[in-house]
Amino acid sequence: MSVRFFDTYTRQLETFTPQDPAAVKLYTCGPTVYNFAHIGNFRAYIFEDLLQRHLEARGYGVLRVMNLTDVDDKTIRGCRQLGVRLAEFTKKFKDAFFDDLATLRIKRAQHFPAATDYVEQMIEMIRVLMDKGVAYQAEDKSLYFRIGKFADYGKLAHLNLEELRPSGRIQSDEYEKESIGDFALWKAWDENDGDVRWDSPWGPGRPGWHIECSAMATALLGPELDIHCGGVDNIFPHHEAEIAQSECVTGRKFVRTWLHCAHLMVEGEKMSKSAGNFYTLRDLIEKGWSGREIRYALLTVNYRLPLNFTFDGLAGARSALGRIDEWVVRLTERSKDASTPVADAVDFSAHTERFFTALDDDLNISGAMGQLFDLIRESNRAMDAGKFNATSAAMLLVQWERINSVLGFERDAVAIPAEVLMLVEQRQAARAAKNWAESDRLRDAIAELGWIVKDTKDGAKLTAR
RNA sequence: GGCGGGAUAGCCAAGUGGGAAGGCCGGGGUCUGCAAAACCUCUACGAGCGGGUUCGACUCCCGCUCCCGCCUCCA
Repeated sequence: MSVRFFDTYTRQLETFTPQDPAAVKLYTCGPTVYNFAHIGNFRAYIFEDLLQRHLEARGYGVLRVMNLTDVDDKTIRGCRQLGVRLAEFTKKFKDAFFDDLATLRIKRAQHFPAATDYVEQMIEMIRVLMDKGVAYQAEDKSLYFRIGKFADYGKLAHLNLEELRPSGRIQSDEYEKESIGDFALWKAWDENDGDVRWDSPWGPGRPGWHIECSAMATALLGPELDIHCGGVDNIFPHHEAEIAQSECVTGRKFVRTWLHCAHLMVEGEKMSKSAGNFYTLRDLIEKGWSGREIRYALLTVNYRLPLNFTFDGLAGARSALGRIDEWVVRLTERSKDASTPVADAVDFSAHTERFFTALDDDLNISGAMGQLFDLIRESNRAMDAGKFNATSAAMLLVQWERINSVLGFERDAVAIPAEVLMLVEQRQAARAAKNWAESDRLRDAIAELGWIVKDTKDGAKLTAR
């Protein structure tokens, strides 16, 4: 069974063949740390998390790098407005970003290089580009990449550069460049940059955005990456520029497979601050949604399709997760129940295999989730029918762990307070005595402590509200 | 204007040239002191519109409508 991905460069499904299956080189464009990341950003990071987890489930070792852009126009503007040093300003948002990753159960990359720690490597790459004549210094002292020197420029985005329609935002301020499409490698210092500056052979300044990723990717992963991901908006010009810079320096193919995820919409509209539908992860947590509910909502739509993020969808995520939770609890109990028949072991491993086979097909998460819910319904049915013994349940739990290693949907472990347990015990006694009034009073008291008690065939069960 | 993606039930959404997955919501049932939960079960004679190819089209082809994205530093 082979894994296939839709490669942005070829626009085709391609069989995945990494250079070294034990160390798949995965580079994912990370955040610019000038603000709290929003759910659109996290859609991309969750897609990349699914990618990493599925590759690992399929036996690959993944070496992942996610960069942090901690110097650019926005971070400089932000720190200048607050009158603090750049590093101090970005530290806050770096920390917040890592907290958010944990909230969403996104696995950590092996490396989170910050741009400001790799300026030396960027300067070195630029020097090579200057030596080769593919970069030049313009009148404004900034250095630019000469796109006319790189024949493949535009091939990732499938753009015909001759036919580009000039858009409004590139008209002014760019007259120093030889060609309108040339992009900045090094931005000469000006007074708006304050004390944010590095020395270079070409004068003080700071690196351009694109060269960051080229430098950090090649420094940490070598000249040739197996997979490079990002949002679709990064295809052009960012990733196009990365290819041009990297390949001109190394002479090697930069990336074997390009994967890009589509944007998300909110309630059917483009997310924007002006439309009032702009949410950071923190905004949603404040509204009472959990990290795993948000994870579910962002994960369960194929990464290449626009995702319509809605509060109905979040509610649906909550219900679906609750159903999975109940199933896991039921399986766990059944696995410990020695009284179940031994003869009728039921094997659901075919469902599990289909779950992974679906993901092999360009991370078809919808198909995979369909398999999971088929598995849940059919095993519930088997348990209802009394056909499902402890051994079968234990086997199925092992399969669930495999599935969940990719999904990351397990319930948070919550400790039940002793006070609640005590009330539940009192209530059990009241119920045994058929003292329903007292039983109902205790149920209310438990509810006030934040727990819902449910009387099932197997006794009282508690759920955090 | 160029390039690309899309339209499947109230909402989200998959696969497939021949019986339209799955989830949420909703209806019914089982269980139950009550409640809640859970579980089971039902819910698209039809796939944006119009043609065509075919024994057969949601799927392939053509045209149309609408939506979304990118076209020079946004995940």
